Amino acid sequence: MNITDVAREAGVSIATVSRVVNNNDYPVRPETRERVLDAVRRLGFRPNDLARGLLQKRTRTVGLIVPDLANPYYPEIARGVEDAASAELYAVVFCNTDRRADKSEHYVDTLLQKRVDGIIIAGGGTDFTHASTAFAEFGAPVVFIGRHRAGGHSVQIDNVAAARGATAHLAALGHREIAFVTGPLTLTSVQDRLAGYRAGLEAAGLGWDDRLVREGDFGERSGYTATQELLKHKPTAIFAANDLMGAGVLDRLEDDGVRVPQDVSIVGFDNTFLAALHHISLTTINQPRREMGRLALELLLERLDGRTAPVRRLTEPSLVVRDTTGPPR
Amino acid sequence: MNITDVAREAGVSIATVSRVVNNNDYPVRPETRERVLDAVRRLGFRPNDLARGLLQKRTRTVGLIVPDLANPYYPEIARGVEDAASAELYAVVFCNTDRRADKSEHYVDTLLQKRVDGIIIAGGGTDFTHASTAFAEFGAPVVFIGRHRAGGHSVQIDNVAAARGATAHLAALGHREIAFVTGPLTLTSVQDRLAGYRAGLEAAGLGWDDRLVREGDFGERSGYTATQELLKHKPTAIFAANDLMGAGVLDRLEDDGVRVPQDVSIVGFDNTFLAALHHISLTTINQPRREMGRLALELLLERLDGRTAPVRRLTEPSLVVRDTTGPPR
DNA sequence: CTGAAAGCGCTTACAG
DNA sequence: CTGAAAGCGCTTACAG
Repeated sequence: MNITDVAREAGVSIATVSRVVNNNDYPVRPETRERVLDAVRRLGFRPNDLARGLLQKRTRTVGLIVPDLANPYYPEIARGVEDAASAELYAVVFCNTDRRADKSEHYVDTLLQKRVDGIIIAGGGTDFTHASTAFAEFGAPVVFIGRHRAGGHSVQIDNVAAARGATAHLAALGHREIAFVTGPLTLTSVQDRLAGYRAGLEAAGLGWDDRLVREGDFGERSGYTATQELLKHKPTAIFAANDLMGAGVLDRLEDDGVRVPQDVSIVGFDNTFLAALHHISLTTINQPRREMGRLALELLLERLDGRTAPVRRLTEPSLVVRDTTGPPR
Repeated sequence: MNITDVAREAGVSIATVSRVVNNNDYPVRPETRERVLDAVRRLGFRPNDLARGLLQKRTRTVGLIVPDLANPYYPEIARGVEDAASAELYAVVFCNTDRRADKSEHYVDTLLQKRVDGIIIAGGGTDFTHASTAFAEFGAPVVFIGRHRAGGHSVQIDNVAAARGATAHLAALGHREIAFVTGPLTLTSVQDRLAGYRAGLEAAGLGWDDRLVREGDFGERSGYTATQELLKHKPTAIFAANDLMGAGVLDRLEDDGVRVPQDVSIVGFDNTFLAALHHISLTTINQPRREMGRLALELLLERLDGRTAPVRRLTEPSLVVRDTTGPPR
């Protein structure tokens, strides 16, 4: 069942069917249009997007590459991308790399062969210069979320401002011994958060203390173990570079009988699902992830036709105060 | 840059290029093959899947429709589908319906126009007979996850056995007043869980007590409010039809100073991310969601060519005992 | 082993 | 306002 069948059924040429189905401003006599629409309905005709894409050189499809959709950080981003895409009549193909180079390359190949109109790459940790070059050759734009890469478009929050804000919040409550559990220091976003933490300390007239900084790996367990060591140096507040580690910090404190926030305050980062759980109720930094996904998709579509200089869009972080922060004793 | 360019570069016909690129067992002289592969590399040629799909009548793409990827139940399913798909060189287009009929229809249209080879629909609550018929017309299979629908392929856990097992676990610990917070009773999976709960009570020689059963909506809040009422009837254990409500139950008990599991035990359902959090550490029923996604994709691919009777695949639930269950006082 | 040619299902100048 | 025809980039009988 194709356009030829519809044309025969309606007694017109396939050109006319095409014009009616595409519903552009091309002039078609009202009666003819009706006849075609009737045939379309009777036959349940749906134009083949493959044929269309072949001709028009665009597929109304974009790729979304994430490290791992099962990580609670990514689903909101995916939703944002997908929401915006479907509003623009685009479809989204998604891919999980598990941060493995071989998988990334496999997906880049797949997406390229499918001639997606562009791709969005969320999350850091893997090298995507390969992808950027390959897509550039095809004239398809690439937008990164949560990382900035020289020469690429990107959407991310202002990590420096966010971490500065979290630190300032704690300082304003009266804390002077503020510890920080970082994420993997190879990530630019983590480096930025560390810089923001440092800036926050300075702004509050507090000194930097190496012993109060521990590198984590974004896993709950690493927040737990980092806290074990940090407790030796008696911080009154612990800032974790993501919520999951924040939950680990909370765990360790409760296991030790340290009350939160009376004895020690905690601030997380991301405002994922888990921070909002009544049981954890973690004060945290909100990253508008759905918004970021949406922005990335829009940025992508704007770049579809036209080589433009790299655009870097910063979104606004905001502090969400819940039950894990209060003044020190 | 297309197959013609490669053919010119290698000094052969496009037919030969096609044969080499597709690397099937069609005989090509080794030197010729080399010459073509060189040209492919030099030019960075990637065959256009649109043209291929148009000819071969298959796109190596499947659709995945979920209510809401941001709901922690779905990402694992999505990963399972995607993992299996990429292993089979398939791509996955994903769609969120928010359980809205208009969105569902929009996606069904989109996927049909893209000529996906089949679709997987996860989650209940919306009517998809429309989709089933439309896809049937195109000869594309549909597989449901987590719901059984007369006439469709499906993958789900044995909800009856799962709920029976949870109830048996509590009864074995010595509980005799076991309450149940259901999900929306319109869902067949919830009806099955209720049946399993009833069967579990009977098997343990316990009677049914209407006052110990409350309908929830799968939200954390509804677990909280249901518990408020249930407490009047002094249950020693509360079984919730999903983890999120289980967390709500836990909340309410803690707010009332009821100790878990010393005073009241709790069992959740799904074994989502949140049940594993150290803080919640909820005894729950594991649904092998990633496995279910994988199974669904495989079931789909097996049905690609060939109308077969509906296949219903049941996966094995398992009890994950954590810290919210123990003997009654 | 290799190539010329038809054709997948559309869109879009071009002609009328 | 309508249609005939070319062409998007491939695969695949068919012929040699």
